[in-house]
Amino acid sequence: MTATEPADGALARSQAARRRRVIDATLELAAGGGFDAVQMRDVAAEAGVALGTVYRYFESKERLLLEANLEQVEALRLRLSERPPAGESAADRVVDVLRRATRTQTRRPEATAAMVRALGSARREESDAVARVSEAMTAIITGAMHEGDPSDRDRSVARVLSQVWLSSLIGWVGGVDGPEVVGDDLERAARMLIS
Amino acid sequence: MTATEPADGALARSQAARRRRVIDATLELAAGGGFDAVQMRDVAAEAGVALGTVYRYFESKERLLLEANLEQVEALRLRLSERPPAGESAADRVVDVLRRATRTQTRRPEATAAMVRALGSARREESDAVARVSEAMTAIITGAMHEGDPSDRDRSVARVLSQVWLSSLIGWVGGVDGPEVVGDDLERAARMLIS
DNA sequence: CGTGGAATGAGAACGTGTTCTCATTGCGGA
DNA sequence: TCCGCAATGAGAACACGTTCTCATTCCACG
Repeated sequence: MTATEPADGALARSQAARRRRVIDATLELAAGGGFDAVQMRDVAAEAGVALGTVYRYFESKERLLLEANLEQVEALRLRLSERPPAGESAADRVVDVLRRATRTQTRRPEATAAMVRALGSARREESDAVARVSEAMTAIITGAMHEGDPSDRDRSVARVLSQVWLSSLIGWVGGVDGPEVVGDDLERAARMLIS
Repeated sequence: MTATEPADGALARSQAARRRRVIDATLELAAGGGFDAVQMRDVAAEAGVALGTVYRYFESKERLLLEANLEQVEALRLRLSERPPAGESAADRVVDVLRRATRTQTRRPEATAAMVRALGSARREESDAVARVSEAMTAIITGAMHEGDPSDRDRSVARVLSQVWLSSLIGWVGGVDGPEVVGDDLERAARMLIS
């Protein structure tokens, strides 16, 4: 009956490769000119794929950018877990992590702007992707506080900080604040919340 | 030479009326079906105005929604200043204000969703409008803390709370969290920050 | 009044996200 | 080897935000 079950073989491999090319094309276009430069026809062409195929892999432009963003955040989390944050107190470590993260993001302003805008304008269909991104950001913060499981209070603090993070990024990519404001906002908030 | 100087007369009056009709149409459509239901052609038709006219008054759909939102937030600020918040401590007053505000917003979910989405996806051209909205939100919070001028610390706390507010609203309209989470997030943050 | 220039109305036109159609390809099972 | 189905490619088609064009209306001023 069913003719082609993935079987985790060649097909699955070539599909993973396609998906990768699409995300890479997205990041490249985003790095060039932000959200508006990520045009679905261009993504498809750059990835060497048909437009319809992009839409079979990612149901919308927002989701495409959100999945790209999730990869970046996960990569950041990995890097941070390998090279643990510096600092004596929990507050110092959290500030260190958040500043490093912010620096990474402000280094590629256009790409970050594209992904943040996708976060800010997501519809309900993308709620799972948004949730994954924000959980990853929260996990980065709790991981910086101390080893072992975070307490409820830790989790609350981390959630607030990740919310400040998002709002601050939105303010930056929206041209309301300069890039340094993001790090400063986060540091002030962290020091007020962690003592 | 110049044939038509506004002269603050009839012309200015009819223009103000047009602007009002456009914003009212926007709010009505937004209340019906959120961001996607605010279609510029429909706004124009509902306001009894040509499409080009809408665009002479508001340079984009986002700005239109942002200006509508600004009105709402200013109205809220006015109401709050007339009926001051209840509570002994600053924290209680802030929580009271934020919960009242949240209740107002969650009562008209679609309209709020439309305006929040405009906030989250604003481009640089709309940065002034975004800034005005966020300043108004911050002012509402500092106003709830106590009478007189807020201290630097007050302002920092209020900024963080307004950022939590925005992120939380985004999470709600994006379907990540339920409406009650907004008020809870704000209360937890306020109690951690104000003691 | 009559006139000139700005504002408006009406609607076509364009760009880009999204959907749809249909032919082609690639792979597993008979 | 051949068949059938899912995936893909290619591109048309559609929806809506935005821009543009041109005729019409409205008002201050002569």
